[in-house]
Amino acid sequence: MVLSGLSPRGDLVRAAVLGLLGTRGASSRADIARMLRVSPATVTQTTKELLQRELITELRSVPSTGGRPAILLGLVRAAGGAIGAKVTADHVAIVSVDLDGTVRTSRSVPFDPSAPAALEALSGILRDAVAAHDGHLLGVGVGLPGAVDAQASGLVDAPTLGWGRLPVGRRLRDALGVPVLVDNDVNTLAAAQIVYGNGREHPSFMVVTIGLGVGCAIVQQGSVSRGAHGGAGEIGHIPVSADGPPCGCGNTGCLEAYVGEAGLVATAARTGAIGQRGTIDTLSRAARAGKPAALEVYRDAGRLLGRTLAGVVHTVDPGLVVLMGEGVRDWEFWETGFEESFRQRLMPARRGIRCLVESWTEDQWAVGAASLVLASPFDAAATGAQGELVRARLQTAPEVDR
Amino acid sequence: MVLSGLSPRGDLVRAAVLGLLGTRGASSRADIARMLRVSPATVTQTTKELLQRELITELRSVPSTGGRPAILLGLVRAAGGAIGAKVTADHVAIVSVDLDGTVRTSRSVPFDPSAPAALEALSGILRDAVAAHDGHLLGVGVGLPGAVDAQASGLVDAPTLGWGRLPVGRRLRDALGVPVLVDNDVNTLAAAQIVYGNGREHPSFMVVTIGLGVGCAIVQQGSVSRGAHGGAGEIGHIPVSADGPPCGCGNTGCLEAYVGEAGLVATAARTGAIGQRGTIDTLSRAARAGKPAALEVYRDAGRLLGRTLAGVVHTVDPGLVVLMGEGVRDWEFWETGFEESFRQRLMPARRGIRCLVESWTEDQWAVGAASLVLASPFDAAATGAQGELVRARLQTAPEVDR
DNA sequence: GCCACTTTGTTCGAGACTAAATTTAGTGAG
DNA sequence: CTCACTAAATTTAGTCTCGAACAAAGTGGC
Repeated sequence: MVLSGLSPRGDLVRAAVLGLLGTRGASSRADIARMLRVSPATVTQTTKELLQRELITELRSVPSTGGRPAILLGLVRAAGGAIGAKVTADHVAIVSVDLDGTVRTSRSVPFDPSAPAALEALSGILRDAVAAHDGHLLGVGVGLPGAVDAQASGLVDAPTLGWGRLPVGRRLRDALGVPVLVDNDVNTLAAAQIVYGNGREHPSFMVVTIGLGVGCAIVQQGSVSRGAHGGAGEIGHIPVSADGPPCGCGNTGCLEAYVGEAGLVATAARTGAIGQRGTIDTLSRAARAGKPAALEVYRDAGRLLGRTLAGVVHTVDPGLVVLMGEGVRDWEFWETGFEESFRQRLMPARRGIRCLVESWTEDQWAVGAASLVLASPFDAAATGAQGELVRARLQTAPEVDR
Repeated sequence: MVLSGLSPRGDLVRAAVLGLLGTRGASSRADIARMLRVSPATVTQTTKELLQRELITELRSVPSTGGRPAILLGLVRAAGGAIGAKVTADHVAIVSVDLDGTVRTSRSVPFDPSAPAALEALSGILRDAVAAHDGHLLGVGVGLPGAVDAQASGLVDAPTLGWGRLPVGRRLRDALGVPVLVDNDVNTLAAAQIVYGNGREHPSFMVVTIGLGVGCAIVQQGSVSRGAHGGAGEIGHIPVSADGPPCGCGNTGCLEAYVGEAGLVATAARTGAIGQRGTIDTLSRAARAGKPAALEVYRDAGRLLGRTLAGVVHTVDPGLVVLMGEGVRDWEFWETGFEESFRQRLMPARRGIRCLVESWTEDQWAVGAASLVLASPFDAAATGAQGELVRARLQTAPEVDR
């Protein structure tokens, strides 16, 4: 039993102010106080110090709305950027982003996670990215398809990569010399939503990804819910039928085995929607061409996803569901089946829940990973020691690094 | 976006020390510091004040274990008790408990939630209980089968009671004049587990109840996860089949429709395990008598529950599952089906999760509700203004009330 | 121009908590 | 008995944040 609501805060507010000005742009002191839920007095104190240290500056005043006009505060210079990397079974996608989330560079490097020295290879790839990064680097965020036990250890269980209890966090930290935050890939998307996306209006929501697999991140009260071993949100392995196709996890009848990429393709091949050697792209094109059998594959997948997600919504009670992942590009084909099944299966009280489909770009996974770093100024509890390092770096003068 | 990890703590520690000494019994300052995760300095300060105010006292020293011997601190007198009430569709169960969880009185009053003045009737019942309470009363906890939007408003949605957006919390507060905490009934069981039960060792766990319905409470990092509208944990309405029996929620094929009490009885009647006018007790007796058809009903229910819970475990990643509710009395009959199905459906990484079956007594629901009050000294964030009132009352000298 | 009102931002004092150093009170080895 | 060691408790000198009162800088009605 821990006294919740009581945790060491360090100088969280200082970092949060800088983070807020970076991610949201110029804001008044009163706005900062409201957004961070701290008292105006604290903001005055904090900004006074940051002004003295010339990390922030007073910009123009904004016209009054009936009271004293607000003075906008802004960062003196780019307070820093972050590197984000998404690890997959065959490549690592890397982006370098600014504090406001704009992507500066984006690239992809082949990667074999099953190689004996995979971790060394990953270190190397990231070391290059760190070296190539221009400007003040706050840290590196890494997202991967698996459970990350605790941020402190960065211990990773990722069956699809063939990684079991691999101390990814610690090893990368040792190799890179900058703060490294590691988390489940879907959780990183949620972190991005918290800082830049729908999380700004919704304290509790869910991110659901469709693509190779099916994933989910649960955000409660503004922070990502990780479960006892960092494995929360594994909805891809919810059993949806008594028997069913085999799944990569070793069981049969998992949701993912039906509506994950491989499952879709297998179903499509079986029903003749695509040929025996067809791929997800073949299926997508067939659907786009209006081929009924292909449309039916997606519609069935939508139904099954809808039914299962209804159960997850009942369990978690999110205020919003955000759909992401490669698969949403074909969402129009999932949608009819999904909506029909999802809404119908929800309890009446939940039936009105909003489902938002985000447009998807290739580097979104990596941007999410970078958001892990950019979100850490706002989340003292979750990010642990590495987050503290990020917060410390946020306050060091950028020019020192240049 | 809120600065998590930063919340007003008020005078949390003082109340938490009193709460800890009440719920755990005498402890040394060092123990208190470790358990509450505050610094020893704080405990020294806090206890000094509480000693001066004669709320606590130094008991004996315990033998040294190689260092300075610890001095046990204890409450000077019973710091107070709480009243817990569980509201059901036909009665209200009420207990009065001491700070250490011992039940002092326990009774049950008929109640009709669908009556026009149901809330007034409930107020009256509780007013009587408050009047009858002997000693210092910290507050009243109320558990009911439904979603409680926010502790602040105490706005209740409880379809099985026929209550929709009913301001139970506010109305009871106005009527009773003592702090009133309202929550979902399963959440109250979780609160009890946090303070007295398995939550002491597990920061993240799940309580699953079987009985009239099927419920679930999710505890993450030591506090109950309530979702966006206080409706988290409604696993009874997870759809488990494409069609299926109708459920009270209006849908068909909900888990509860199969393994809730009514579902079990209906299945049993259909398969001939019991007669057409049989009840859950008939079924239970038939199983106890070894009647194969009855055993099969339970086994099937266990299988379905196991399969569904596997999905919930994948979603939530709890460190432990605690099974409670009236239904666990017959758990021996569920067990074979459950274990087989649950373990098999779990991902290999989760397969080792512990499932604990708590023994069940009739007043446990009400004791849970009372725990809501007794847990509030430890949980600043969740309990809001009412929790603050409880903490304040904890520090007022009991004799003033007598 | 004056006054009521609104909103922003500041000052000040106080409270809660902490880290670090220190004191206290024991154990156990020689 | 003395000395090294350990763990508990305390003291000290802070840091962080807040509430409350107040000052500042506008709007809008008259």
